This record gives sequence, C-alpha cells and structure tokens, in this order.
Amino acid sequence: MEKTEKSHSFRTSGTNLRKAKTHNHSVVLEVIRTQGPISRTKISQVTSLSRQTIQNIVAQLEELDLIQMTASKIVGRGHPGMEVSLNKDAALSFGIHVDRTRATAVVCNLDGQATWETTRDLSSATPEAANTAIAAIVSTFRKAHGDLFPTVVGCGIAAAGPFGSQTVPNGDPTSFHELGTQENLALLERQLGLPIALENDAAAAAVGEGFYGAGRGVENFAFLQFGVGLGAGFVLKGDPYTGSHGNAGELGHVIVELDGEPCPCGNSGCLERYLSIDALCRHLGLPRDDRSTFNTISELIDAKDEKIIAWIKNAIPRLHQAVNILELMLDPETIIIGGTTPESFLKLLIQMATPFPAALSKREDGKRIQNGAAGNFSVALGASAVSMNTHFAPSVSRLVL
Amino acid sequence: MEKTEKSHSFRTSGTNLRKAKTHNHSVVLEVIRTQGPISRTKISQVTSLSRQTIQNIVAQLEELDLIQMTASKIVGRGHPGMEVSLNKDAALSFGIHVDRTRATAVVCNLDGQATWETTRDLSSATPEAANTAIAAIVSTFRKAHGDLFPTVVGCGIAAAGPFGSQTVPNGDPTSFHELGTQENLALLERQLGLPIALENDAAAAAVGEGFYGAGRGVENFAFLQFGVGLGAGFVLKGDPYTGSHGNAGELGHVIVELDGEPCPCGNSGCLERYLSIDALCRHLGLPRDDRSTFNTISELIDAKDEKIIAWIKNAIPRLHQAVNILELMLDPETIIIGGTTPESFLKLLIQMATPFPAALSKREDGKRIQNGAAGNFSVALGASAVSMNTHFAPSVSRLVL
DNA sequence: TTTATTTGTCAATTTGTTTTAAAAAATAGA
DNA sequence: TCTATTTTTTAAAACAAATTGACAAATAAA
Repeated sequence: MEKTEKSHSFRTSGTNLRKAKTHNHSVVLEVIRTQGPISRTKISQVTSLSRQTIQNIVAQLEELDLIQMTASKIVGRGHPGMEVSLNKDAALSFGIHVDRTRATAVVCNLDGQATWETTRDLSSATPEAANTAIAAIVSTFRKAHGDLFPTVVGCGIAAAGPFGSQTVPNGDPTSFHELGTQENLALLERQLGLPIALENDAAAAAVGEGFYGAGRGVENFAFLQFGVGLGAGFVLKGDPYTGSHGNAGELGHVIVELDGEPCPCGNSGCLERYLSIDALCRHLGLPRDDRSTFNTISELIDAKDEKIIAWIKNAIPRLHQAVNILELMLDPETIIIGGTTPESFLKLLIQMATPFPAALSKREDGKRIQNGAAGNFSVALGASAVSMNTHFAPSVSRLVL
Repeated sequence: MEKTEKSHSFRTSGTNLRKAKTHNHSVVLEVIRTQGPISRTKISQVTSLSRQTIQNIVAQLEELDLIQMTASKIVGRGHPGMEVSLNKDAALSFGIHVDRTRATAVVCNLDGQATWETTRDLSSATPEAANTAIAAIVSTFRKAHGDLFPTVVGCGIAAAGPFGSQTVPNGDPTSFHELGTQENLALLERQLGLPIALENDAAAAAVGEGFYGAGRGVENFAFLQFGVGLGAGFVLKGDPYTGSHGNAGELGHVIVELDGEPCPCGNSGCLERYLSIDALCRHLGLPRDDRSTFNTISELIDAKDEKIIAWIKNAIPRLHQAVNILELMLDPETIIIGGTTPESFLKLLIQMATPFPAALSKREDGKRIQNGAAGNFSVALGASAVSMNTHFAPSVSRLVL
C-alpha cells in the first residue's frame, strides 16, 4: 500500500490534472456566481482559460444543473451568444449561529438568500444543549421541506471560539470549547447526515460577507464583529485566514490601556473592555445574556438616550484604535462592520466616529469602512457561507493538497 | 489578437497543465532545498506526486544543474537509492538594503550564504543617490566576479516603504517613495540587466527568515523589525503577505496611547514613539542617522549603562503590546525578532522582556519568540530572498495567474 | 450586398501525470 | 548459500484535460 503521508503546506505539495480540473470548475462557477449572467467568451477572458475549455466546463456544470444557459441580451456585432447564469437553488446549506442563549439558523441558497430561518433557545449554556438544538433545527427543516433536503450540501456552525485542543481556555465561559472537538464534530456529522464546517463567529461572518455580501470580490478585508465581545474575521488573498490555531482576529483582547480595566482573560486594558456590547451593557446596567437587552438598546438609540450617547462618545477613540490596528496590520481594501446588535446602534456608532483619522493607504471613497450587508444575521449567514465555500469556492487547499 | 485581460484573483483564474508543471518543479526544488538531501521516493511521499513524476522532474532539474545526485547513506532493506541534494551555487541573487545613509548589499546563493558583501554610502538621502549606489554595487560585483554573474537570477531591493502611488506620503522623510515607481524600477532593470524585486524592509526580512532562516517551513509567522522605526513583515500560509497597498505590518504606527507623544505621521501615541531605535536615540541624546550610533549603543549595552537599562525597562510593556497585537491578530506559530541593531541590544531586550504575558494559543517552548537567524544582515539577506523567492519558490500566483 | 466580427462546434494535437510492468540491487531469514 | 522480501530504477503505454486550428453560423457595420 502506498503511504499517503499528506503534506499540509502549499509549498511542498504538488498538483495534477485532476486537481487542476476541480480548481477550474470551481473558478468557472465562482465567476458565474459573482459576475453572471456572463457569456462563455467573457469567462474565458477572465479566467485565462481557452474558449473551448470553458465550453467543456460549462457543459459539465450544466449537466450537474448548477447553471443555466439563457439567450444573451447583449447586442453587438457577431454571433449572438448565450449567457450563463447561476442556478441559485441548486444547492442549499445550513448556517447555525450558536451563542450562550440560543441557536439562530438559516438555510441559504447559493446567492445568500435565506429560504428558511428559525431560532431555538438553548436549554442551558453547554455544548450538549447546543448539539441538541442543532440536531433539532436540522430535523425540523427536514420534516417541513423533505423535498429540498437532498440539495443541502452541508451545515456551517459558528460560535464564539477559540476551538481545538491547542488553545488555552481563558477564564471567560463564553467559549464553547468542547463544541469543536474532533469527536463532537464526527458525532454531529453522523447525527445530521451532513458534512459540518465549524468556524468562530467573526471568521464566519467575514466569509459570509466575502461570499454573499459587501466583501464579494474583495481580495483583502477585515470584518469587525460586535458580538458579546469584539472579534475580527479576515479574508486575505480571497481566502479565509484564521491563523495557526484558529485564533486570528481576537481583536477584543488587544491591550489598549497599559494599566486599564481588568479583563476575565487575565490581562487588563483589553479593547473589549471599552468597545463591545458587553461594555455598553455594563455602562447601562443591562443584563448581558438577556434577549430583551437587544430591544432595550434599540429603543435607547431611537430615543437618543443621553447615557448611550455618552458611552458612544467615549468609545469612539477605541473604535478608531480598532480600525487603526486593522488597517496598519493588514492593509485591507475595506473594513466591514457588523454583528448581532441593533443595526441602528452600529449605524450611529459609525456615523459618530466619522471621520476616521487619516490612513496610510488611500482607499476609494465609501470603501474604507462599510456596514455589513447581512445585518443581524451576519454570523448565521456566514456559517452557511463557510459551508458553501468549502464545497464550491476555489481554494488553494483543493488545488494542491 | 486575443484579449489577455489578466485576472488578478486566485478565485477567478484557471490553471492548466503547463502551470501545474512549473508549480510541481518549484515544489520539488523547495522540498530538496529545505529537506534535502532526500531520496526521490521520499519526495514523492511528501509532495503526493507519483514516483515516476518525481523521477521525471528530478531528471529535468538535474539537467538544469540545479540539483545533484549522490549515493544514499541510508542503510536498510531494498535497493539502495540515490539522494538528491541542492546545488547551492546554481543561482545567486543580489540583496540590497537601502536606508537614508547607505546601501548594504549581499550576494547570496540558494542556501542563504553570502558569497559577497559590500556597503556604499549614499551621496544624499534621495532616490537618485540610491539608484546610483545600487548600480555601482552591481557593476562592482560584475567586474570582480564576471564568471559568477551569469548565475545571478535577480536583484532584490529593500527599503523603508511604503511604495506605490496608492499610498499617502506621510510627514516622515524616511520613506523612499519614489524608488518604487514603475518608471524607476523599469529604468533600474534596464540599467542592471537584472529583474528587480522591491519590498519594504520588514517584509523583506520576513521573507528572508522564511526562505533561509528561523522561519523555514513555518506556515505563519511575523517578523518584528527594529529598523529606524518599527515594522513587521508577515509570512502567512507560506506566502509573503503585504496587504492591498503593500503597507501591511506598519506596526510602528499603531496607536497605543490615546493622548500620547505626537508622531511625525500626524497621529500621536504611536508604538514607534516608545519602542524603536529612534526612541532609544532620543532618550540617549544620540543622532539617529549616524553610523557611530550603532557602536555607541553596542558599547552602552556591554557596559550595562543605567540609562539604557532604564529605557529598556520602560519599553518592555510596549514590546509586550507589540507581541500581544501580533499574536492576537495573526495567531502565528512564532514571532521572529530582528533588525539593523546591535544583536546584544535585541538579545537583552528579549531577555528582560521574558516572560511574556500568557497567550491565547499554546506554542512550542522556545518557539514563541525567536531571535532572527540573519542578524544584522536580515534585511539585505531578505532582499536577496525576495528575489530568490520569486524565481524558485512555489507560489499561488505562478500556479494560477 | 459585402465585409468584418464574434460565437459555437468539431476534430486533432499537445502536454504532463499516472499507470503498468519489469528489472535490479540489497537485506533478512531459513 | 539460497530464497523471499523490500525498495529503487527505468521504460513504455495509457490517460485526462487543456489547447489549437479550422470552419460554420449569425449579426452589425460598411
């Protein structure tokens, strides 16, 4: 038997025709998805593959019912071509956002349209309860839409990381550390009958914006996630980046004040102490884990409550710091801000924080700081995108490993 | 004529057999370079290419004189195989580090051994003077080693960025902005008769450590560069990462103090104000751009001078912040510290800053913070590595764009 | 009407990897 | 010493996907 000691680095693993083929198929699908409807000739130019090759690939994608051919509306000299467009409903995926109190789930198609959504309260803030809720959500959908279930390609789950055994569990009990163990994921896969992709919430939201939203076609961007804490997710060179242990983007624990407020993480002066929903709740004396808090904040914003305005004023320099760090470290094209908070809150925060201090790199107007396209569902939608991404999007790992 | 509107994103550009070939050749060479001497069977396992394919590729690399076959020393059952090893001197490249006062140059082989080195003072702190110095260095080497010149594959240049038109020139006149314009690079290429690769100093040093030094084989790491200012260079997923405008890693201008010391960049409280050779010089009342400063610092360190010790004590929390930011943002396997400073200084700084505050991810002992392998020449060596990297190392861009 | 231009299709070709097969060389065990 | 086993080496044929070139068809512009 051949030893298949798989290399895990791009730099040391070769490729072959088979892998090239799957890559090219992904690429063509990606171009159709993001730029379609589009003629085959145009695809050929964009991908730098020959017309004939595109012809073949498109034919095969049509065979799989992933795309459709339509008569071109473009007028011009020459043979009138057909255009190719994505068959948006060819695939569905679950996206489930799990936090301490509940699981928020969507079922999305290839265009990021949620065809189904639901929420379910967790019986307790434990991984077991999360497992139960996830399984219940999937089976509920299956019962209601048995006809659609076969087109579901996978299930993306997002929760507050970090996961994995390489990480030091911090004092904060927010993290669902055990959710991400190999055993638990394998168990869930068997139970659900679906491949599972797990990602931390900010990273998932970033993938979501990249796949469906404001980050579509953007090479490098950061997603700033206002969850309970403060996190960031990165898409670098078109690929999600999560670091060596999956903990990249833990912006909330960057120390911004040398002898600042103590943080449950053990350090003090963490950014999250000053800029997060958690910090706002402490300022307002609201319970952090209560769903009513969401509405309360929303109402206070609408009422232009003095206390909340004061907090925002105080938080602005911290937001500037966050943006400063992201821009200087990663030099992204854009920073997308979102989270599971009232949209009015983020909108006001960004508005009051504008103009942001001068940056080193010039960016297109309106492209420096953006509001996320997915709103409150950014994480759940992102989780679904993570799953879609692993199935359909071009990725270095599939080309080479 | 075919329109060759080249796609610039990995996600939208296809590949073919030809590109796969160049990738596989790079991969095999990379494996031999980093893991050689190595048997062909072993290469086959590592790269997940078939034995026969490795046979073919190795034969072609031998034809090009890039590698050599040697009798294997491995004993064991079975036919004794040959081992493949890198022909270290098959290629040379220039690495030139340009700062305000001088150009430091090395000529390196594929193993990072400097076969030649020189320095040359700049007549003035202008791009023109830099051009002149670079040209003089190359022609000096050519005159002295005409026989070796044909094996030179390129010239890497490193200077304090940012370069390019997309960037806002900041108040600091350290930057050689004009060096990186298209026109100037084209001019230099014609003048030198060599392909040029330009990179900012920290990024170059990072590439150097990744290609030759402490970052060999490490997937994700950051290089913390003590130049005049403070910069960071990143290698992510085995590839250099420099951001959308080439300004990633400008760690020195991260604002760490809300109403801190004003910085020439326009903001105030930049990390560089507290942690950099520039800051040290200000503390000691030494001239920043004078070469004698280097020796002075070295002597003060040896003498355990109180004033410098006091400065370091003060700077330690700032170094902790820098490491904290790098680790939280990128979750690298390791952080490599280096720069154009006396080695004793960095050594003492790291020593006094140890232990570093707890991190989120567990890292192998001794692999969390490392001293750079290239010492003072890290940037020049890095510049050479940048050139080598573009010629020989596997890269997504060559596989796909 | 003629010509230029673009798209779609077919068949043949190219190219690099993989598969298959067989020989050669060394060790371990009988 | 002989034999089975293991591993490397080499050669030839098979294979799979992209490319190339040629030509037909359709349309707009001249």
